[in-house]
Amino acid sequence: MITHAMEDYLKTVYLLQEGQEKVSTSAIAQQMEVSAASVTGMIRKLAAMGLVNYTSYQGVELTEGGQKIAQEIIRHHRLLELYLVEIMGFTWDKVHDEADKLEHVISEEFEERMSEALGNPTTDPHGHAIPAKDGALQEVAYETLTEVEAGSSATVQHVNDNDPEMLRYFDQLGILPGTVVHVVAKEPFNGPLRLRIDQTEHFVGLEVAGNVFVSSQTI
Amino acid sequence: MITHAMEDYLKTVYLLQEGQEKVSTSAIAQQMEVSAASVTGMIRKLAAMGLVNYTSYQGVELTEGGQKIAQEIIRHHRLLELYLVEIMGFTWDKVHDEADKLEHVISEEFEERMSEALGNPTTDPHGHAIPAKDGALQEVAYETLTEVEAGSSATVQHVNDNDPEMLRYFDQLGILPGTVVHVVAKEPFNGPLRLRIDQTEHFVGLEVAGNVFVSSQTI
DNA sequence: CTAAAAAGTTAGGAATGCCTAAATCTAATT
DNA sequence: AATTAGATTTAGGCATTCCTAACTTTTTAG
Repeated sequence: MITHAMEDYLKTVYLLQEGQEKVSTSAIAQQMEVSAASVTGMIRKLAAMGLVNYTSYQGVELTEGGQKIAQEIIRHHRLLELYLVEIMGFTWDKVHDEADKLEHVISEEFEERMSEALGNPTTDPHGHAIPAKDGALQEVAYETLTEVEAGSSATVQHVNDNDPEMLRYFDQLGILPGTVVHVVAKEPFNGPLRLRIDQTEHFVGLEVAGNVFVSSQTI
Repeated sequence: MITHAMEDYLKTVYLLQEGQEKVSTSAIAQQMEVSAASVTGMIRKLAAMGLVNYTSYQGVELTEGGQKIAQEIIRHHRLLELYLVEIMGFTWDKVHDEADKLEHVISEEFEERMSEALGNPTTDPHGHAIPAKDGALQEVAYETLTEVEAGSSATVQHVNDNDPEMLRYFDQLGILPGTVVHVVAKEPFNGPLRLRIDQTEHFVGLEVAGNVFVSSQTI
């Protein structure tokens, strides 16, 4: 039987796995805010169930079965976020926490009815791809705003969704998926970025800029 | 900290308390499909938290604090049922189980947005009253169809919502809140009731009839 | 008014999921 | 190759929520 905690671990491994093939115990522990010991214990259990491949000290990797469950949960999460914003009128800073709780609980029918009501969407309010039913999630590894060269522009593809306060700040700045941002300059010694968004200039710290994922080619 | 299990116990005690003042351990155990021993254990914990009054062997009763939590959960449940039917297009036989899972998880904001979307409704799809926010639930103790005398009519007020199959049967019969049912006759030896609903006659067993709550006066 | 039946409680145990502290392994540096 | 810092695992515990089995109290019936 798959518990909610197991689903959370699978989801986390899936999202951390983007790019790399193996995920470390401590990366999972940090992401989930639990102790490394707890991660080891749970990963062993998931390995016994055939949902992850795991060798002591060597990191974790989802099996096909584990991937399928992770995708399902991520689909739930992102559909919920969009539903909460588009249909129920939530602001985008509140939907992550609500979706984190609901994602483990809704039925397949609930998932389908949300998807229909939204016209079978493919991205959530923060710009993340919504995996198709039983379909793989292919999220491109975009660069962050900190990596864009001064003097060039970039289009926002997605933003990190787990800090409500930062999302409200993005709203103020006008940063949301699709926005074109021009990096005017980078202040020295890890100083702020000088950005032009919609004719207005803003000075934005690196922590914030690191949570904005962009494609350099202005599409 | 209030757990989901505690919320379930409080809800069950609240609903069983209708009419009587004290609720027995075994009534709770039967309703929740757990052992009587489990009920004793949990009730002692709830008593220690000041959510129920309890004396060994004498039954349980909610305190004001316990009532408040129970009402909140029941409000969640019934708003969810109505939302699932009216806004999401679920059939009424599926919504009880879905609401049972969601009721513990949704935020206050979710509750409010549902209520608004539904125009602050006062009854759920099965005819049960939706408690107002921080307001008491005053459910009248209606009689069941088995208690109606042969030859008289009654208006359906609410039906039991926890058996999906029975709900589909009610649908077939045309029994839903507001329906006027005429009891043509009662067959002897606990035999079926002969009902006329919308010009059609049906023979309905006592188990089903016992789950239909009616008011005799045709309102 | 006692004895049996029914209802309720206590005791002990299992599974889940988390923790801290101690032990062990890996990898980097000398 | 040995040391050491950091990462990881193991061991032992705690809280939650359920269970069965044994025991106690209340109710009912002769």
